[in-house]
Amino acid sequence: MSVNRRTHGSKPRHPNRNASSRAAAPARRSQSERRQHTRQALLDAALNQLADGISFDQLSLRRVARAAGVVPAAFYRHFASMEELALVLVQESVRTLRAMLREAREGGLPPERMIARSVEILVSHVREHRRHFAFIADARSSSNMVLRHTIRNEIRLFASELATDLARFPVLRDWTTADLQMLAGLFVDTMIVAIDAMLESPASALSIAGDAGDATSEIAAQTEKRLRLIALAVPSWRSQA
Amino acid sequence: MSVNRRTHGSKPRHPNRNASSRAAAPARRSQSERRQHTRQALLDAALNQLADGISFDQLSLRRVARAAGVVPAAFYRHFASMEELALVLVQESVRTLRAMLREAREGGLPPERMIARSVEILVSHVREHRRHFAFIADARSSSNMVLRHTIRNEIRLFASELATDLARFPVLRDWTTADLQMLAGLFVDTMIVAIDAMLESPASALSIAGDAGDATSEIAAQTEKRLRLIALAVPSWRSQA
DNA sequence: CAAGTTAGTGTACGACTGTTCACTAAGTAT
DNA sequence: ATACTTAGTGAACAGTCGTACACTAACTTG
Repeated sequence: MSVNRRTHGSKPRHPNRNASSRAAAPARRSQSERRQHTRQALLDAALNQLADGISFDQLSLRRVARAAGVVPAAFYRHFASMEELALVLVQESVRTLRAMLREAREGGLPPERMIARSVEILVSHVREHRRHFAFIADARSSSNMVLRHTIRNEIRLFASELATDLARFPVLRDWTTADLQMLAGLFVDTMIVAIDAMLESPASALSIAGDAGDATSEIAAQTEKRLRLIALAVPSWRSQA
Repeated sequence: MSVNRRTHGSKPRHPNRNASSRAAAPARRSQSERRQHTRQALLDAALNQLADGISFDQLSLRRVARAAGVVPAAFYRHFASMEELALVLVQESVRTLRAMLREAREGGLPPERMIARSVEILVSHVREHRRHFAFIADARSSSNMVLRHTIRNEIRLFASELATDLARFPVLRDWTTADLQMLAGLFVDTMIVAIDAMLESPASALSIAGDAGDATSEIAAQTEKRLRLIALAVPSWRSQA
């Protein structure tokens, strides 16, 4: 029924080499190199858009393709859907999260400097991997259920890991597992609130070594207070029911 | 330049009287009654869609109009944009929030039953005004900046109100204002986490008076624990820097 | 070198969006 | 009864979206 379309004249074949987010010209590359290059360009493009305040919900396949300097149809050579791309980003971002936990765990162990140190680590990680945190924060309330549940689950897992770390502290030796989970959950949620707040101020690039005026250090101070308050309650906790 | 369009034959003028969310047939009403009726239908339609898991970002003007049983253009007779409609919903929802705070404040005053009571009030309010809370939760991370900042500001205000309430407690008599704000903020954010969690389980209508199995009561228990832990820290808090 | 595979292209489609416009029926005021 | 006002209509617009398709240049394999 359908006629032959595209009788195909003699227009230039590859006219658009003006993509903004691609790196240097690809030149001649092996096919698999070429493949991985655009794949990464798509992931990067998505991550950058996300960091620029565009939520995942309004981030369309076409936008990503455009930002990666590629035609929409080419997207499908790498991902079946935006959801699939997002799930890759989840793994990538979760790795950042775990690295943060590891750094906090392995650092020196002054007993009460611990909280201040943790907040410092949080702040520096958000600063250095802003795109990952922005993605996580955004994906938490995405309208894509698979994505949302996946990320929430990863956060639950993260809290669980923290709980087992906490179990090693002498003060927490005989807490029940449920109570430890509760404590870890409270810590994690408090930090998520902090992350959200930090991401709210767009640039954050104007901190001059010190912590003057900067909105981020304000948030850091507030968060440290909160965590210190919570920690203060630990010795007097009785499980009760 | 533009020709006269719509030569206008003789088709039936008002053919679609099959809207689902409109109440009984409007019949003959005064013009202002009619106006307010559809206005409310638009607000209700939006609120219902929101409660059905459609985020504000994907909630289009056309969807709202359709659900309200009205043609898209009619929307503009009542709101200049979806943002304007949303801001009306903010006010409406904030009223629910204040009512909740009032109820918690005015209730009887057993000194340590207070937290349990507050959580009860929270749960019952979320159950009874689910749509408002769903809207607030959603609007907090909307991509519309005006809406997002408005709602975040209202929440900050809410926390501030709670702080002045807390100031009346003898234990908190000589806390600094900043510390009170910190404490109130921690309480409020903990409750927001609880609200998010409650809204995650879709129905919640199947609670059988008691608190068996129900996901909501699980969340309530967890939240109560968190708040109790925080409260426990209060007596030993020293401001420090 | 020849044949095969494949990453990326260009075009088209149907669906949905916000916004505009001329219009009309019905309620209101004179 | 007349003229005025207005809530709601229906059609059209320009734009974006996801997806499908035939195609080709370039790399890879034999």
